[in-house]
Amino acid sequence: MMEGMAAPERGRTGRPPRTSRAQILSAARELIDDEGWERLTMRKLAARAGVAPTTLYHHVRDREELLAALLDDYADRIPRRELPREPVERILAAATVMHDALAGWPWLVEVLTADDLIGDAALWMVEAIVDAAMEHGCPADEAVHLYRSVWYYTVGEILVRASADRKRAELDRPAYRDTVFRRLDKPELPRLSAIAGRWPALCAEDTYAYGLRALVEGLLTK
Amino acid sequence: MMEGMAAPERGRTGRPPRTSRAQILSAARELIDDEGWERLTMRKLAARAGVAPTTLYHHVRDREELLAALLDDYADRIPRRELPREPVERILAAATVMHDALAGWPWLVEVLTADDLIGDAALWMVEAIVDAAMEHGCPADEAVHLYRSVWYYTVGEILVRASADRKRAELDRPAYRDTVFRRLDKPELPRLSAIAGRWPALCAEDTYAYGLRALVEGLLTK
DNA sequence: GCTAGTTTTCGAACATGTTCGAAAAGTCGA
DNA sequence: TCGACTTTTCGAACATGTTCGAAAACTAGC
Repeated sequence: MMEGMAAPERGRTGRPPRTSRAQILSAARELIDDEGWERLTMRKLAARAGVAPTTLYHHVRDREELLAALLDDYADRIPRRELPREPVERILAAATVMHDALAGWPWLVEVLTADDLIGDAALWMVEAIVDAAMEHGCPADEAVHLYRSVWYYTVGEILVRASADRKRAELDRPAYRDTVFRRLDKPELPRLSAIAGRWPALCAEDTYAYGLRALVEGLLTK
Repeated sequence: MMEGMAAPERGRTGRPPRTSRAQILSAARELIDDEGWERLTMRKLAARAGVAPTTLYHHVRDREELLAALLDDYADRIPRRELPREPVERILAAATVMHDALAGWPWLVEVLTADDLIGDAALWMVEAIVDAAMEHGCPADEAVHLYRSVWYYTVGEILVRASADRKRAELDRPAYRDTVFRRLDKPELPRLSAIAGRWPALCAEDTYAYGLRALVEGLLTK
C-alpha cells in the first residue's frame, strides 16, 4: 500500500474512478451559482455529481477544504491589473485588488483560515507587495512584516464587515424569545451614551482605504 | 400572550423554570474549563445543567449566541489597567490590552462577529481609544475611523493566528489522502521560490505591535 | 374546585457533516 | 486463469445543532 502518494499515471491500478476532484469542484461551483454557498450541502453536492455523499470524502478532506479549494481557484482568476510604478501606490493598489476580490465572497468567514496567504494561487499579490516594499528600501524582514500587517488589516476588515452583514440579515429570524428581558439582567451598559454621540454614521466602506494608506505609510516612514 | 418580553417579577405565571440562563452560562463555563470549548456540545451542556437538550433553546438562541454571551462576560472581566497619559501610547496600550485579552480565546474564530465592537462589555476600551484620538486633535469622525482601523487590524491578526494554530494542530489528523497528489495537478506555483528566499522565519507575534504602532501613527499624522 | 391562559420543559424527528468497514472494479504477476 | 493488491465507491451509522408540537406545571379569575 503506497500510503498517501501515487504517481499520477504510473501504472494505475485499482477501481477506476467514476468521478474526479475537478468534477466535484465544478459541480460545487454550479451549485453555489444556483443556490448560494449557504445551501451547499455535501449531500446536494453528491447528488449533483451523481455520486454517494461519502464518496466526496475520498476526493476532498472535508467541507472546509472544499470551500478553500474553491476560493483558491477563484483567487487564481483575479485579473492581474496593471499596478502603478510608484512603490507606495503599488502596495495600496495590490492590497485593494486583494481586498475587493475577497470581499465578494461572503462565506469567507468560514474559509479564510490560511496564515499569511490566501492560497497558493494569489501569490502574485504577495510578491507585488513585498517587492514594492523592498524597492522602497525596506530590508526583507520588514517587508514581510509589512505584508503581514496589510494582510491582517484586510482580513479583519472583510470578516468584520461580512459578519455584520450576516447579522443584519438574521434579524428577521424566527423565535428569538425575550431578547429584551435578557438585556435587562446585565449591569448598566457603561458609558455607552458618552461614545454614542461621537459615533457618526460613517460608511464603514470608507474606513478600509483610509486605514490602509495610513498603515502602509506608517510602516514605510519608520 | 405577551410576545417576547415579560416584566421579570411582575405577577409571574406559567410553569416555574427549572433552570435559568445564568445557570446555563455557568454550566457552560465549567464545561469549557473541563474539556475545552471545542468539546462543548449542546447535549453535554444540557446534561450538565440537568435538563433536556431542547430546553437550552428556550434560554439561548443558538450555540453561537451562547458563545458570544460567554465572550461578552469574559470581556467584562478584563482588568482595567492604568493607561498611559500620552494619547498615542494610550491608544497602543488599550489596543494591546484588547488584543491580548481576546487572543487567549481560540474559539474566537466562531464568535468574533460583532461589527465595530467586541460586545457590550468592553466599551471602555473603545472609549479609551476614541477619547485619546480626539485628545490628540482628531475630529470625531476620524477618531471613529481610527478605532475601526485598529479593530480591523486586531481582529485580523487574532483570527489569522488562531486558524494558523488550528491548522497546525490538525496536521496529525487521520486519513487525509493523497495531499501530495493533489498538489501536483495544480499549475506550477507561480514564482513561489522568488518570494520564499525573502520570507525569513519571522515570529508572527512581533508583527502585531509593529504594525499597530505604524497604523496609529500613520493615522494621526494625516 | 374548575377552567383559561401562560410559561417552561421535553420527546421525536430532521438535516447535515462525517466515520467506518466492507463491497465493487479494476491491474498485475504467477 | 487465478489470486494478491490497490483504488474507488457506497450503505449504515453516529454526533451534533436545531425545529416542532405537545405535555407539564404553575397562576389567576370564576
